[in-house]
Amino acid sequence: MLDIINTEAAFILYAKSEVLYDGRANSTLDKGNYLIIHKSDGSLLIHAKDKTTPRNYQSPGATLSKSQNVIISQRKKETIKIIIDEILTYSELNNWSEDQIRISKTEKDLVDKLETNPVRYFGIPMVKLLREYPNKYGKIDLFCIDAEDTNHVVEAKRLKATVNHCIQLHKYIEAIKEESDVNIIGYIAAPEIGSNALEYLEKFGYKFIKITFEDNNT
Amino acid sequence: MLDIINTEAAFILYAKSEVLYDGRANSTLDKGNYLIIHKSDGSLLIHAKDKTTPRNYQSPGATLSKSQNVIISQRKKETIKIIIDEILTYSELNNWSEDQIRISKTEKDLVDKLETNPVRYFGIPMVKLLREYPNKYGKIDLFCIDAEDTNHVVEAKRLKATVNHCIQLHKYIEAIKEESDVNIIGYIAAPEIGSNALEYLEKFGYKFIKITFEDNNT
DNA sequence: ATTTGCATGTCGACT
DNA sequence: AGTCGACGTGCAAAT
Repeated sequence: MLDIINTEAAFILYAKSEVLYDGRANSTLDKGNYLIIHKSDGSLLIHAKDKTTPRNYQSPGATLSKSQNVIISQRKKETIKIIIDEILTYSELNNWSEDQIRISKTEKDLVDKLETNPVRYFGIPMVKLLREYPNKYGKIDLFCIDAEDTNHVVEAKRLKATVNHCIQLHKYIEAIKEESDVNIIGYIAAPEIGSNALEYLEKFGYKFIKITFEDNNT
Repeated sequence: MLDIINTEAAFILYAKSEVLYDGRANSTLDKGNYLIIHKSDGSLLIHAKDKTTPRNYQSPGATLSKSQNVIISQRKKETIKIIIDEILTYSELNNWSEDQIRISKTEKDLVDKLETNPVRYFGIPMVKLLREYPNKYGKIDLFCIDAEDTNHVVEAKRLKATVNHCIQLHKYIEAIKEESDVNIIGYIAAPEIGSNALEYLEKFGYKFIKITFEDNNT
C-alpha cells in the first residue's frame, strides 16, 4: 500500500494518518491530515495546521521503515509510528541544499564593542581585558582589571537580559571571590533588561550596561 | 512569475531560492534548494537537507506577500525575504488537521507518585503535603512537613536532572530559610541525575530520589 | 501584554 | 558518550 514511499529518500508526504510516539514521553495524535517530512539524515517532522514547532518529530540519526500501512521511525529508545490511512501528496526532494545560515548581530559583536571602547561603557580605562575568562562555573564574557586593581566582570547578552543571566553573573563573581579577596564589580551588558532582572542586579550592587548593535560610531 | 503561489493558502514550496532574515538577529542563507512551508496561521518554515529545526522560520501571526520573484513574510519587527530563482514543486495543503498531541508521562505523574506514597520515597511519613507551594522565586513541586516539623522540599523532573535544576532547588530552600528558621531537607526527584548535578546536591546535603514512570505498583 | 518556567526542547562545543 | 550553555529558542499558563 505504501509502495511509492522510498524510506531511504528525502520526501514530503501529506497524508491522512494517526501518529503514536513513545520515548522520552508518550504521545498520541488523532487521525487527521498531516504533513510528514523525512530528511536523508533520518530526521522526521510531523506538522499540523498551525504552529512553528512540529506535533511530533524525530532527531537526525533515526531510521525509517514501513510495513503494510505503517511507517516507523526508530532512534535509540524513541519510536514514532505513523498509521497511514490515505496518501494525499507524495513528493521526493532531490538536491536539497545543506547550506547553513550565517548570523550577524551576535553576542560576540557586543563584546567587541565593550572591548574596543571600555571608557565609553565603564566610564574608566582598563589595564587588562580578557575574553572568555574561565572560572569554575563557566567563562566570563569579558573580564577587566582597572588601574586600582578592581575587577570588572561582564556578562553580555544579545537579547533582553533575564534573571537567570544575572544569577549566572552572580555565580561567576562568587567563584572569583572564593579564590581571591579583591574588589569586584559585576555588569550585565545587553540591549535591554527585564524589570525583575534589574531588581536582582541592584540587590547585589551590580550594574546594567545598555549596549546595542546599532550605534557603531564612537 | 510567482503566479501560482497563493499567499493566503497553506502550501509547501520546493524552490531554488535565497533567504534573508532580519529581526532579533540578522541572517543570510545562500541560494540553494529549500523546502518552504507556509501555514494558514502565518507561520513560515524554511527547511534544508538536514536537522530537525528549520534554517529560518517565522512565528504564527506573520503575513505573507509577494512581488516579482520575492516572497516576504513580516511579523512585527521581523522580516523574511525569500528570493525565488526557480519553483521545483508547489502544492497547497487542504483540510490540514489542527489536532493537538496528547502527552502522558509528565512531571505531574511523578509528583502524584511522591504524594501518594511518601514513605516509599522519603523513608518516613509526612504530616502535611502541599503541591505547587509558592516561595518568592517560584513554586515548589512538593513541600512536605514531617512529624518532627522538618520541612522537605522536592523539585521533580521528568527527565534527567541537571545542575540548573539543583540550583533552582537551592534557591527555593534559601528563600524559605530567609523567612523562618527551620530544618529543611532538599530533594531532586527524577528518573536520572547527571554527575555534576549529583555533586552539587551532595555539596549542600540535598538528596536524590530516583523515581520512574514504570513501576506504578506499591 | 508581560513574565515565567517547561520542553520528547535542538544544537553545538568541549571533555 | 556525557555535560553544559545558547537559542531569532517556541510555547502555554499565570500574572
